Amino acid sequence: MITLKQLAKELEVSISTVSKALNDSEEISAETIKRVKKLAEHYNYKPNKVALSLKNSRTRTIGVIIPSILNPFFARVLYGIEKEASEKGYQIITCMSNESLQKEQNSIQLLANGSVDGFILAASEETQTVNNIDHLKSSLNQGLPIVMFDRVANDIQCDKIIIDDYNAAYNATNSLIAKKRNRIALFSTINNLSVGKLRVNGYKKALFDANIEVDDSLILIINKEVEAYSKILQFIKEHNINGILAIDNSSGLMAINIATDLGIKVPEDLSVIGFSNEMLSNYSSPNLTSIDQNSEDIGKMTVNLLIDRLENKPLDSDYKTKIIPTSITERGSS
Amino acid sequence: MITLKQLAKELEVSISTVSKALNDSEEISAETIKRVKKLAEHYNYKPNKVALSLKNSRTRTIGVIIPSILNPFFARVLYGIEKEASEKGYQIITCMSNESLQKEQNSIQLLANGSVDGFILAASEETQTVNNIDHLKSSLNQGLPIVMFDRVANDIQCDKIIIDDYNAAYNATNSLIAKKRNRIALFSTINNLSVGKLRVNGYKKALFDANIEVDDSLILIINKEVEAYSKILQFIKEHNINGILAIDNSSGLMAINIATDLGIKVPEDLSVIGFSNEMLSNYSSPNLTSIDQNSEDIGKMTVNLLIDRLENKPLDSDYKTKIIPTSITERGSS
DNA sequence: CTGTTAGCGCTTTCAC
DNA sequence: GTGAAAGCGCTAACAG
Repeated sequence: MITLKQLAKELEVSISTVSKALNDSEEISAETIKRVKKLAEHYNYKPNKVALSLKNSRTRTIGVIIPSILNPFFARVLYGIEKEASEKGYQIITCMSNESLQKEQNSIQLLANGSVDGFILAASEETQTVNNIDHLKSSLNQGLPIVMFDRVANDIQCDKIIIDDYNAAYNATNSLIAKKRNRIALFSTINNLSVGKLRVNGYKKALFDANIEVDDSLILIINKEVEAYSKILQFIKEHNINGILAIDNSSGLMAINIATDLGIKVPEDLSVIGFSNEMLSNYSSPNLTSIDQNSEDIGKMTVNLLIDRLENKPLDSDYKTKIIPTSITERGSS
Repeated sequence: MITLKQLAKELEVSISTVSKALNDSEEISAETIKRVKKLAEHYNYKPNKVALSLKNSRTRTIGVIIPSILNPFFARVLYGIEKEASEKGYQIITCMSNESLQKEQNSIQLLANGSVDGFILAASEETQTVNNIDHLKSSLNQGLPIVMFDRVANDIQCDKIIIDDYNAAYNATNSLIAKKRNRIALFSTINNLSVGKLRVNGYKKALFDANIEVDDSLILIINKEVEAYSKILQFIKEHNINGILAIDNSSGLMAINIATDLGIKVPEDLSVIGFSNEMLSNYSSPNLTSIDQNSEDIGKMTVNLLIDRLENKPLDSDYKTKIIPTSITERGSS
């Protein structure tokens, strides 16, 4: 990499003159500016980012910590994050916690040494179950702001973005009820997560409001994703249901396939609604009616919230929790 | 962030003493080392990464540039990259080209200013169609090594990792032929890509070797992904086929759903094989038989190749192109 | 055993 | 209009 020093030497001027010239300083003559810029162009000079970061104590880099990139929801959020960050002149360093608290702590530790200006984070499953957020607090104490999304922690003061999980499930359940479904099962692979619990509550409330008894035997909690297929198969065989609300990203799709295989007509005999994104929803037949989580927008918003905090607002003023409304996209399975 | 300077001041010793003590230098007395470490611990001191990077002219950061994170293949490769990099003490900065040459060039430019030590890259579609790789060459000239994967360029000297696309398609076609399929269609949404072309050639060769006439009307090229569904539907309606080789990540799944909807029995009347990964392959009924691209391993290998280049090998010695063999995982659709 | 100094690449204040 | 010098945080060669 070419440096100011080298340019200065070749031009036989001082380093500071070169620096000023490249920054169009008033102090430098038009003539010199021209000479300097010409040579800089010739060598394709770019200011060293690391030196700038050191000088300015800011990296224009955001640390993004997500549980897994294999989850399509997080993939799409990351897509939005990268897009928006890139447009705003920020880079992202991505870490995956793989649902491990330890890895999440490590990542924060590792990046909180000047590598990044702040974090965007969705908590790992373990973080939520053991409810340990000391590492997040410590980051905030060091002056590194955090924006949490989706899997947020309650007892921490920072900006947050979540979808309206409770009402999303409430409305979805209602839409099943409106279609004369009265034996509505709930499938979940995410019962450990904050969002999972909210969605279950929304489901129960909708049933309650419609005077349908909440039958706990219709709630299928799947702890290991590998067991999902067989558990769903067994459940559908054994229970007389006419509606399913699948509150995670994948069990709805499985349910459609399994039901179809069993000769159950979807949506005639069984309506299915899932939480998912367009991409996956179209990979079933019929396509999965689903609750749109606005993943890409969430990503963009986290970036803007963080940049706003970094560039304008002090670290202790008016933290916001933004709740994104959701909508149901009918696609044939309900 | 606490600095050496602050520690030194509080301990009333010099900065270099603190630095040496923390690095367990022989020069420093055990007593002092203890004092220093204790205070460092107390303040949770971490050496400033940016300062270290500047000092050492290396960032331990890898720039990863992929076409899109929404493509499950790239998502999984990225997963492997992050895992391996993190284990080896490297961070990754992720950029998405979104299939645009311009964005790819920008990303390289932007990171080739000291932000990263090298690149892992899969070329954008546009990069491959217009075959413009000046930006890659320029990166190499600046001393920044590149490891390319999947979508590689021929006319560039760097390490590369690809799967054996030609033989993968050849073998898959053969496996269809072995199942008495003689009217085998090929579906592709990736005809502009190097890998797409190789796969088509493998398919044709297998037919040729089996004395089956290559019928170009059985090759369905889909240019816009949004049209995939309707084009596949129309194609299956209009053509009398008993086998499908889908050479991209999604059309195989669509084909299964569409065929099933049309009352065609899979795999009895129609065998389908796709290129895909486990995750998506299980979202259809029957599950999609597919060619495993070893995505996660590819990611890990790119990292190791790059680190090897960064830490051991000079930039001009023996570039390798590693070809990963593939295997077919039978899942019911063939 | 501890401290001073220089330098990584850059910006910026202050002299000239 | 140009240059010298300081400083961001760190390490390491060299002095003492």
